[in-house]
Amino acid sequence: MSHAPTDRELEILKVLWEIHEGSVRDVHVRLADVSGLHFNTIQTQLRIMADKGLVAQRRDGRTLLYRPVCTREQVSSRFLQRVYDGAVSELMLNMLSTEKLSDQELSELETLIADARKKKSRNSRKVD
Amino acid sequence: MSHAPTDRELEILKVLWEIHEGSVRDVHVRLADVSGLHFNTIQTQLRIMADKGLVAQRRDGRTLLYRPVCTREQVSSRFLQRVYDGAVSELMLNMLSTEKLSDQELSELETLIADARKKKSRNSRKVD
DNA sequence: ACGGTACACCTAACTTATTAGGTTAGTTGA
DNA sequence: TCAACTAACCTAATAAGTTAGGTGTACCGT
Repeated sequence: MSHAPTDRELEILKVLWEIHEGSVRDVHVRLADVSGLHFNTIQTQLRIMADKGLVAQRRDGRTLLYRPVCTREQVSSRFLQRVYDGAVSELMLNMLSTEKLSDQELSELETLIADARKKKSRNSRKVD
Repeated sequence: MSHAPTDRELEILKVLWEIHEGSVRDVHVRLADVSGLHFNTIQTQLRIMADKGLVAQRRDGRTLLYRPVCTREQVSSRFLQRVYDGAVSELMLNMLSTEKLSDQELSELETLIADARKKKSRNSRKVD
């Protein structure tokens, strides 16, 4: 996917990330209450997104099923690159100062990083 | 700024974040080599961005100086909200698995979080 | 069989983003 | 003073995003 998803496309992608695969209807019911968008609007969007390669299309009888090709990781990676030139710690620093994080959330983050370090050292031992 | 910056606007904002304040020329010279954009293109963009409230305008003699109103923190916060519904640890998890981080970077992150926790416990002692 | 429903497909209106040409008017150095 | 430069301002063409109406057809319940 050379194209970055637009705001609306992201909304649709989020649904697909959640349900993994679904019809236009599936996406629409999950979006209609919040967005009030017409069924056909979602349908057109999904077609365009398929053209762009953001989602993949598959037939199941008469209806088309869509699944995400563009992942949340890719979107995040692109964001990190575009806004921070790839500097994770810069992003983290901003998150820590901007978002209100509880002690619990902070220690959760610490655990995540500690785990990542452990995994990394295990791998490097294997590689070296 | 109710509007989210577009890709091109972000490029311009990045320059302004770096130089804090600058004329159209200042932005243009820093973007021309990479993007090949015309001077007037940047000028028009900055005018539009001023209309949107993404940047502020100030006169210095004959030339207009622009400075960012929309911050990198705000852009990041919006991203976190839009893509992760505000879940920092989810974002972090993806960053840790997607981005190639050195041991040094990982321990840097740990330090950042440890500092944030210390600062937080100091504050809560004051508040309570 | 047939009327209602649900879907794909086609089309287009409308909006916003992106880009840069042309015009005018201060500013400056020769 | 005047030619070259530089800037703002005006304008518009093109591209991309967003939205939904219409049409045709398969499917399903009665």
